[in-house]
Amino acid sequence: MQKESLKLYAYNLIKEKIISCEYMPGTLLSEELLREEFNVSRTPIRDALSRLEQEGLITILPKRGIMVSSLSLGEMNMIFEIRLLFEPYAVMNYGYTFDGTTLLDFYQLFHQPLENLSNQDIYSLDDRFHAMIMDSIPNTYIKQCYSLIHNQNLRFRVMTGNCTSERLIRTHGEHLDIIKACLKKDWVGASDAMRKHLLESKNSTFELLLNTPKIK
Amino acid sequence: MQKESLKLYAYNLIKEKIISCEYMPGTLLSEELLREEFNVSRTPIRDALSRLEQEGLITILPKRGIMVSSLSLGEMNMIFEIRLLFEPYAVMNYGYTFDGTTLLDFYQLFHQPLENLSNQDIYSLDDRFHAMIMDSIPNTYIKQCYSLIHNQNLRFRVMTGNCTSERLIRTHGEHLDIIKACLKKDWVGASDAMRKHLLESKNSTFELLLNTPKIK
DNA sequence: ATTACTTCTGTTGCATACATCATCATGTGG
DNA sequence: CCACATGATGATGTATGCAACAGAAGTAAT
Repeated sequence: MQKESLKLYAYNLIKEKIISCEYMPGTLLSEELLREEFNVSRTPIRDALSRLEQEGLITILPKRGIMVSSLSLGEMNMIFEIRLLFEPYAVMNYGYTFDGTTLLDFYQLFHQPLENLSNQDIYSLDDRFHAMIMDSIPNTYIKQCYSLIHNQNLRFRVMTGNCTSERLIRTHGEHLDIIKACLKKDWVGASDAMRKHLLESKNSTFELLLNTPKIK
Repeated sequence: MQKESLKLYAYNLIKEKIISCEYMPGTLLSEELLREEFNVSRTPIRDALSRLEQEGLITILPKRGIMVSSLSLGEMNMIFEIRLLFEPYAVMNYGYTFDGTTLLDFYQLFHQPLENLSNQDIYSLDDRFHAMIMDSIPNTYIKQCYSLIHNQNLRFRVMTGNCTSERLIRTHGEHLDIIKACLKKDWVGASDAMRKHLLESKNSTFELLLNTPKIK
């Protein structure tokens, strides 16, 4: 295996800690602090920070420090705007590339009773489903953009905690609607189902957010 | 005025030279070469390169050098896919925020006879028109993504040279169609006109590209 | 001629010292 | 008491030296 460069190592670790909210939104960091935490010099840290800044996960305040980007309702609005733009588009235009076996697998998985699944399982399943759909788009620029908002979405999820179980049940149902349309190769229907799913998801997410005092 | 940091200085200059194709697609650069050219140390250069790599304008080949990203037909396909996704969306959803005076100004400008304008003027006008439309989208992630493909588009334009004057005339006409629909606040019509314009533009661009041997 | 090995050169990766600047506490003169 | 200068502190910005590595070129044995 190729030895991983320190700058990549630092980049991945810092990113992970931001996404997992170990570094909470709004926290002030410093190169020195990170240097000690990872036992490397400032150089690879700086490299990592430069990239993270461009991804919007941090803001470098010249001569003052490094701020972990905060989360806001406006941010979440932008996330859903992009998901509503990209995901129905993916289903509509690249649905034909979905693998039939994979679709059937998902069909089974979303039929499992919720009690069999931990919250972690549910989110992981949800993620894999949406990832499969976005992976069908070959356009690397779209992928890159989606990856940015996906990171932010993960941070929101950590901050807001879990959905209600009613919402989880409905989510599975909406996913099944999308899959059923895909199996029938009804891409217009599948795309519409996706749009509906995202709108429902958006509503319930905002309900959750409005009860999360730290995010306004 | 705030003194510009060297890393920003280096970033802007290198970026400009890549976009203007002074550094041609596929060229191999090195930190040392750039260091000499700008009379700064490697540190700000490295910072700039790290950001440019993430923007996709260069690829850092570890221990070998820095390659200016090449251009390909696939790249151009991705550019138009995104423009076709974003620009009609902008007109449809944010057209209502367009400034009426600005629209009328554009209306006048696109009525000028072509002979009054240099190629530079024409491209600048075209750019400003599309920029106005994209600026109406408040979503910063969409803006960022669009900016990436816009940079690539500029590089293509430099490499392929100018359109035919028939195409330029038709371009102005298509722009006028969009503007007229906007003035009538017919956002569906304007969005359709935009889509048609981009498809026409795509066709003529690909004709041009197929006659540009360096890009395949 | 081919192969394997060695050496050499150019490149980035990394660590570190120093410069510069923003901020805040402190002290001083009015 | 306040306005303001001043210095301490801590942060990033920048320069630079050395290490590590990839690839090219040369060399010797087969």
